[in-house]
Amino acid sequence: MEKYDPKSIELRWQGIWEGDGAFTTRDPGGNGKYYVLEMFPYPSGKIHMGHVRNYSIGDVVARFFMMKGKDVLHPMGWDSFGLPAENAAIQHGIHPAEWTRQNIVFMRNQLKRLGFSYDWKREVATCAPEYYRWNQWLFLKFFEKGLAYKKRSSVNWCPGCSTVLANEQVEGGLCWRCDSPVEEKKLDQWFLRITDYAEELLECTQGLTGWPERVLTMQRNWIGKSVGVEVSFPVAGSIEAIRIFTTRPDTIFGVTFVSLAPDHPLVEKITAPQRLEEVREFSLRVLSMTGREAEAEKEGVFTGAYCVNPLTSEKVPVYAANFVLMDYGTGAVMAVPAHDGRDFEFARKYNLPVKVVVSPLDGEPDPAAMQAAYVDDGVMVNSGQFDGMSNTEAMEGIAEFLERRGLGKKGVTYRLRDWGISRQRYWGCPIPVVYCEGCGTVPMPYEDLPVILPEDVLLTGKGLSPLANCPFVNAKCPRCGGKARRETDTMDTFVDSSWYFLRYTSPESKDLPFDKKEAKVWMPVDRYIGGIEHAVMHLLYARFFTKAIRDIGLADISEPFANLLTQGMVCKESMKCPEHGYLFPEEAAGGVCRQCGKAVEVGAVEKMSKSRKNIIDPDRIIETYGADTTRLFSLFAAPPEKDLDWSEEGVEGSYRFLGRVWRLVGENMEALKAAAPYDGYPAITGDGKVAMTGDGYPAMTGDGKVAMTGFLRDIRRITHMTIRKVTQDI
RNA sequence: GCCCGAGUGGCGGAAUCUGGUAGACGCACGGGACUUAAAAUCCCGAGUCCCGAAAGGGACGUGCCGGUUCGAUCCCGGCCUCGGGCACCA
Repeated sequence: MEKYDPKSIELRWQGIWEGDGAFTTRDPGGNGKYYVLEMFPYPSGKIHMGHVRNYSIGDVVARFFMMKGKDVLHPMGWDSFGLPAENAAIQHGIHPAEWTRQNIVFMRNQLKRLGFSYDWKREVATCAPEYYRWNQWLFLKFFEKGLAYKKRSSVNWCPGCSTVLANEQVEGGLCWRCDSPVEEKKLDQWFLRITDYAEELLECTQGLTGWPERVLTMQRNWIGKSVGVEVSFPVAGSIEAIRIFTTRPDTIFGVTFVSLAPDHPLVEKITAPQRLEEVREFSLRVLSMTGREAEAEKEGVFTGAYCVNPLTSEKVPVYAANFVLMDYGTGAVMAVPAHDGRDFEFARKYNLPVKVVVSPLDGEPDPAAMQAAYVDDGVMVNSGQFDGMSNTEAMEGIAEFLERRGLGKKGVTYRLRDWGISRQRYWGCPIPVVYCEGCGTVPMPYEDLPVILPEDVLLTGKGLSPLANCPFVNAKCPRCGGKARRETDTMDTFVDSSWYFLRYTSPESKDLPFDKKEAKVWMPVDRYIGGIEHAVMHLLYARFFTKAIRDIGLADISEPFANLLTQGMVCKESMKCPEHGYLFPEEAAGGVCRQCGKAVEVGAVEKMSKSRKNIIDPDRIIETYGADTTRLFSLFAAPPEKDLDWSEEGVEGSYRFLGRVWRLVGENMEALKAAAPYDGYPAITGDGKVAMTGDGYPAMTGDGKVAMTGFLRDIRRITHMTIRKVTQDI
């Protein structure tokens, strides 16, 4: 018998699959469709173990449903715009397009060598004009519907690299590349109005029963809906009024001051002239702080202005305070020190009065002696006609009272902000807009798409958008034919990945981003598999796009992913040499540093990452043990949702297991070849008699058929139990 | 601080949804077979403690405390620990 030789077996079958088009998608027939999708990779250079795990899980699902007779859509592609390509260009002098192309070729071969059941005919790459022209098309549709707009807003600015950074590229207030403190800078930016869909995005989480609860929780928290009341506090001696939002209308009687965000427009208007200098100084100082520093102690300055509590007619001072955020709610808050922790801290610091209006049942606290705000439920006190009510009743009562008098109205506020998609980078999808001297902001006509990203661009990593310095910027206004300047920012790459699952349903579509009929056939994705790190951003954006695309009339689904599986990370202990720092596994063979021979310190088991050098190259494992062992181990070693601890011994165990299967089949090859397909009855031997079963003789059932007994029955039972178990698990 | 999730042998983990022989499978470990020897492979053993020369037998065991039940790793309540997410959100 031949030895188990994974390489020759795998290459032979991979060749046969490819030759037969075994994984080419069929049009769904009577058995129904199944769309299984794994999050497509960024083509960074090589496949890593996280990819192997992700795609092995997906392959199991795909093959399972293929074997059940479903028509399966199982595509793969490349999230191929992004900053690493630009960094490679700057560091190695290779063009981002070429670097990306080479990486895709290499990684595609790696995936093929792993034997995954992808329909490569449907491959997409987001950096291809045939793909990103539809990004631009969707952008124009969004623009028409008012879902895309431009406004001035703050961005993370790194003075060291003189470039804008994404939020993910700011680590602890510092630039991820050069460690410069990140500054806030105001720039004109394009936004997508995701907040229009806040309520629906929240509401629909109820129906996503196939999603992990924690992902839904994270999305709900991110959307952050608050129900409350918007109330106006007129400014004393002025026609202005301060609009505040509160979720605690029951505590309005306890307001002892009002706080404004330092950049609230009213600050300038109402501050007393003699305090103006101090207030401006404070605002400037607070606003120049970065995210991390701003978490410092609560601080504020008195504006010299007073406003009037609409319920009590009391005059209360107005402060500018560092903990009030302009871009949440109305940028102004009423302060109730007795019942809000932040206001309490602030009031104690500046000796402001504390007024109790909700009393615990065991007695009203003394404001002077309180150590902390009382934030729980209780009975209303010092609140006029509402005294004696429970505060939960008063909440509703006061809200209605204010509405009747026209002093306020019930309202809802979300934490979710609109999605800023402008990136001052080269390697991304151009935003299809020009600025005409005469006509202003003009969208490109649909028939002029795509706006092609030019190839001859000088990349230095300095300055604003690289596209601003090349002929690309000069355009003709599509409306008046006059001179115009092209938009030089590109789109956030999350835009690319917000609809790629729709493109897979008809990757050749020439007239629309995707074919409506095909999308109707295949969507939604029945099982979506990827890392938990995308729990909020990508998955929320994709949900938003699906709803917006529905409202454009292109699709009739509201949610893209029926079931979501978030797989755990692949982890391994790190190795550290006292002299040479982190070591790759092969540099620490035998527990000593290969360079200096010092004993290696074994670190904690953590996510595989290049910086800790605790990585395993899938190629090496495939070369040594074969793709099947690599895949088997990454499935077997831990449940899909949980982290997987890498273990070379475990890999060997998987390899031995496959060796045993190979021998078991090989040694019984003759018997297996002779066996007839199983028809549910005991085997008939060559002479036409019923074969002997484990315990001697076959038994007869009531209808005269031969029943299965003993050993045979056990085998059949185990077979069926296994089928049931596998079906349930998958 | 708030919100999720998880705690089972030396290790990764089964069983938990649907309460009914806890510890499947794998790793590591020990013993044996094969071999001149080794590798590879195969077989056997093993939760912990106690009694016994052995065959066997007994007690205790799923983070801790309590509840429901004939019966709880599983259901309920309270705590502890670890992991993750969010965090001045008014």
